[in-house]
Amino acid sequence: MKVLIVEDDPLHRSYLHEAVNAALPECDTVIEAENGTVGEKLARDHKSAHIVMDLQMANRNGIEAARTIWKERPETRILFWSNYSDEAYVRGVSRIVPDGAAYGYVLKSASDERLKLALRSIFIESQCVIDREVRGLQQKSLGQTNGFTDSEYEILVDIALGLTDRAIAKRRGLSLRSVQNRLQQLYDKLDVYQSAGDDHEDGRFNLRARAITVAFLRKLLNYSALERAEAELQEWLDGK
Amino acid sequence: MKVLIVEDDPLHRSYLHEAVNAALPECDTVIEAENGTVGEKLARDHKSAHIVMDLQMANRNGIEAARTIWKERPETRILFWSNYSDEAYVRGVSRIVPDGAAYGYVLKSASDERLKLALRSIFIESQCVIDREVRGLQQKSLGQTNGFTDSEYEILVDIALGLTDRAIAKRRGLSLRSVQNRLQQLYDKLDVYQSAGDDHEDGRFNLRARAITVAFLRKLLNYSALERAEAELQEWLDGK
DNA sequence: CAACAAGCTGCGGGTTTACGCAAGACGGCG
DNA sequence: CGCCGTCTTGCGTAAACCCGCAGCTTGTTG
Repeated sequence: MKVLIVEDDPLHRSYLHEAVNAALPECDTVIEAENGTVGEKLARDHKSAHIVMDLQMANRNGIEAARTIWKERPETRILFWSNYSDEAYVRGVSRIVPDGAAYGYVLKSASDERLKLALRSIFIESQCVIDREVRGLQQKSLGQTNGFTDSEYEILVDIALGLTDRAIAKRRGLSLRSVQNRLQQLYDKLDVYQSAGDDHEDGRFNLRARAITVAFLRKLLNYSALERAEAELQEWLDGK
Repeated sequence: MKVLIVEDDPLHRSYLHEAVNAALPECDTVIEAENGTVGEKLARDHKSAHIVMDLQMANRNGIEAARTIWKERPETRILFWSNYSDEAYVRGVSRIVPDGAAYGYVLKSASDERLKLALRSIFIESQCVIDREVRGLQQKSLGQTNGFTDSEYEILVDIALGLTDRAIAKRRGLSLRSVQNRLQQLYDKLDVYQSAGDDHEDGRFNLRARAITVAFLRKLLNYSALERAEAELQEWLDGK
């Protein structure tokens, strides 16, 4: 059995290497990649079936890399090992995981023990292992309670990219008014009014900009999500 | 000599510990803190004069911690050790460093050798050591070329917070029109038009929102900068 | 099938933005 | 002092945004 490690940080990389050796005696080869681009290449060359991947990497982030890898070989098992459990990451991951694929999401703050367990469960038993904390987010975001619909999330991304209402309408195939309806929904859920209204005439916020910031502070958006969205936008613009 | 290490990640923490021991034989005690809050407390209790500090920490980020520490004892020597060289961080740091204080900014990607050199230079020789890459940003941001004025940065933060033009005017003691002038300057420098104009009528952007995103993508803003700005805003709001 | 909730759409109007134009204010500099 | 560049401010306008109201299309449920 071969395992591919994709991780930015040299310290974390060697830690992972050790952890893999300890948890998986049946693993005879461990390969390392120091960023997403190299990771993709090595995965392709070695036809890797077992990958441990960091999410936040400078060169090419984990989600991008995982997407292309899964596109080529959907049965690949990937364990995401991340510092954060931002909703933006969780959403990003669950959007790209192929049907029935075994994968995992473990936080870097987890114990050695938990990491090893996750490694065995995913790579040997083909089970999904999602960190408790991450799991919580997932439920909330899929169940409607306090969570954001896909369409709400979509429009959030669109205004974050800086599109006008009209542009959004065109892009999503909606009328102007519908876009604005969704915006109102979004503002509602993000509680943009509350902080705005409390202080009569002056204290008002620019709802659109405020929504973006609140989303950031709540980790609904983060850098990598923006980056991906921006890339998609450019693609769309080029395709007329 | 005593050294205090403030760092989130256990792996990095122990790496730092070793590096300090190796670089500074004259150091007899090393203390560790795993987040900003604890860091502040330990610094106070031990009257630490030598600190190595991570910038990005979940609980209370390095800039906040450094600020309160420096407020209490401005002659404290702090070496910032960070993964990133976002302009937002660089700006944040240089805003809080007291006159004449010895400090340093080294990237985590730097070699062992460079880290050790920096430790000695700052703690023993009282010299400032700024990573080359960071230095570049600093020059650019202070010199006018391609960089952002303080007033431009200020207004960037304000719209990022979601303030209306009117609110900004009140907060900064300017007229409405002046605020809008600065906004135009900002839009100019951020190149918000270019990407907007290329594609006739539809492709236009919402300048305000677009500016925020572009600033994010260019690392002029990041989470921690937003967080700080938001805290300041709340303070201002409370002070009516 | 009737009833009802949820989402899309057009209309209309009040507010905020973006920005050209032009008149002061302030600070160097020859 | 007079000239010039930078910064501020007011006025005015076209566009974009926020949103209440009301008519339509769906899908769901009793």
